[in-house]
Amino acid sequence: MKPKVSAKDVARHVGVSVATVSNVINNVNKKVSEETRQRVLKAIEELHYQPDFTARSLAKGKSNLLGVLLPITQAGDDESLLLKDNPFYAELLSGIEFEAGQRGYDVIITGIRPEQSLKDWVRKRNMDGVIFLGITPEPFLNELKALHIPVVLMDSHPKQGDCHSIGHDDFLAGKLACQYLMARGHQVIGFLSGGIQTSPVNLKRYEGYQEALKEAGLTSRPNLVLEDSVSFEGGYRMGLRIAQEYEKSRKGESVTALFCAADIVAFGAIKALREKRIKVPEEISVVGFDNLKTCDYLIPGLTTVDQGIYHKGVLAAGILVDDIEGKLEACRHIQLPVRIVERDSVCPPREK
Amino acid sequence: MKPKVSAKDVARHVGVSVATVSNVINNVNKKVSEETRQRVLKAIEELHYQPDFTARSLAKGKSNLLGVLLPITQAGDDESLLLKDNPFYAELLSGIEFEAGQRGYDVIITGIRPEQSLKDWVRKRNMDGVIFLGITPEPFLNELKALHIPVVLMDSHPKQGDCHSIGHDDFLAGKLACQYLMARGHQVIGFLSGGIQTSPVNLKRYEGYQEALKEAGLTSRPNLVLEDSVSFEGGYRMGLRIAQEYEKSRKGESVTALFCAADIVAFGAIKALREKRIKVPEEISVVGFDNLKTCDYLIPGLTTVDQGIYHKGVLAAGILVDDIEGKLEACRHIQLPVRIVERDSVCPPREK
DNA sequence: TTGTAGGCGTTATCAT
DNA sequence: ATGATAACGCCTACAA
Repeated sequence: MKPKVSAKDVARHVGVSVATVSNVINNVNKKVSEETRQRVLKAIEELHYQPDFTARSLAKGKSNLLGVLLPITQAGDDESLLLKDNPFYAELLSGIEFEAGQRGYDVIITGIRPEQSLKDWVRKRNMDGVIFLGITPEPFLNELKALHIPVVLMDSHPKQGDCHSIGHDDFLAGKLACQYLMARGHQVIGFLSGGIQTSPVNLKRYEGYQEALKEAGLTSRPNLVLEDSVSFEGGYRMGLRIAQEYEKSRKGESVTALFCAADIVAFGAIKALREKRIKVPEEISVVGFDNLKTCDYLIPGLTTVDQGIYHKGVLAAGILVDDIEGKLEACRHIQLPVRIVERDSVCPPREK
Repeated sequence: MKPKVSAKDVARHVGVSVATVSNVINNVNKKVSEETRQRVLKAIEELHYQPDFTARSLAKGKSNLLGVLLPITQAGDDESLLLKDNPFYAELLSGIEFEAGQRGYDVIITGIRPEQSLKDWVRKRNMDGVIFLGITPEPFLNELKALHIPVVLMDSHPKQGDCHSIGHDDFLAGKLACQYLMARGHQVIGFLSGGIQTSPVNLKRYEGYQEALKEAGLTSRPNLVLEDSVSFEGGYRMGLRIAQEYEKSRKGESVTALFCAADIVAFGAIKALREKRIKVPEEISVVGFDNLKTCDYLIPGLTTVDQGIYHKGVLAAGILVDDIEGKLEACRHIQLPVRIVERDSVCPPREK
């Protein structure tokens, strides 16, 4: 176990002080003569010196660590990261990691666990900033603000206060999806999502969906607006209920299309419909939301609302680092554009 | 920006020395009288004191940080984590995070990027141990060994030397999958995977597949053994080639089943087959490998070889922490059991 | 331009 | 049982 080489070793090797070594590393090129600078650099190379971030963190009060907070499965379960159940988080995390790496930061992840104080997690590692994925519990957020650490909220209500937020115009997106369906002749359109009142994102999408119907002189049917958990299983359960509605409805009055506020929900719903022998898209068309890679895997491919997940992750990390490094004046509230990605889960309605 | 409370503050508040505070925190209950112990604990509570892991790392030479190294997309691409393309890594990472959290460690992730020295990444943060997901580049591995840090290799060749490894008996698994297909009447079975010679895992599965055929008195056809990247796209390309073979083969001699060495490959292959109007499973049955959640999303559901991904992650983190804490005598090489999970992508072959 | 010295928050050693 | 104090490796005034 050879002891790791420290700045002191480098200093001794060159015949200068540790301060000089430190200056070479930090002060881009001020304060140190070009000659000694080169000698120090050479020694660093030769000795394979690598500054210790732990010590540096302590001295500078800056860790170059970005905390990413991931939602976990609802209680009752084994309490694992939702990361494993919804590809959405993996894509996002991937984008975050990429940008963070580019800018010299490391990413550390954890689940948003209720019992444990999140603030402590952030404090004990002196994290420079954190990114919340998914819904952020209000109390945690307040804890964080007290720490005066840059925070980026993904997909939450824009008005969450003095943190950055990045999402999209969910109202518009919901409207867009619904209009897409109507443009293809659908009039009876169901809406499937997670809790509408508990999630501003779902609410906005719901309102957009409602608005689109209204503008077209249509109304939504309460029994076609379903809420359950944002998961495959939730989607499956809702799909089953839709299947029931479909079966018992009369000719010309049945659902012909579904707008699901998350791809993962659409996956579950489609599975349920198909098990009930209802054809997608021939009998019921489906539009999802997210544009996960998985949409391509399904047959038929899922037509959905793209929100550039990966890029969103990149952006989030970028903003966070910008703020950390003092390059930002005020809080940024970004609304990313969305667009419909057409695949094969939508077709014109057919008489029952 | 209130300055964070340190051990010194606690000490002053109680009227003892920092050493005593430290002792209360670390030495379970030795060396400190029960009375002062309680007083210190009370102060910690009142002041919301939280030990600083950064400082602790420096002093103890232990960071309580676990590094997880994730493969990245092949060069040429935007060089992002494979995490975003294959749900496999998300499930694994989720398991790792869970167990790490339970045992008081934090997880820090990064892509295995060629240019950057991995060793430096590990050293600069004083990581206590690392877990490699996917294929591990040999040079990196050697760099790591020189650091004398516990390493867990996932799904690599068991003989990688003095690191822990965790995988399964891929030979048996391959054989199992192939036998499953043969038991349902298939005789002409294709094999789709990533590089067979470049990945011991694929090689073993391939050999198992060969062995099963051989034992049944069958032989594999070279034009049905395909290699491409382990990705949806790779699977898609191979599926296209299989479709070609299928079309040009004569009655009674065509492929009737495929064994894909990864679910993600199976997804791509199925997509290609279906686009070429070949029905799965009626015309070609498919067996995958991994048992990703996504297998359930597809229609038909993908019959596959389950390898308990999440649990594997939990185990990996467990072993790593055990080693870090000196609870392990020697290197552990674990072979997890596998089993077939039946869904709907396999049925008896049908005459063309 | 370079070196000295104090400090970042903890732990560990050794007195008391 | 408790307290001083020296590390840990680095940064940053300030002094030379």
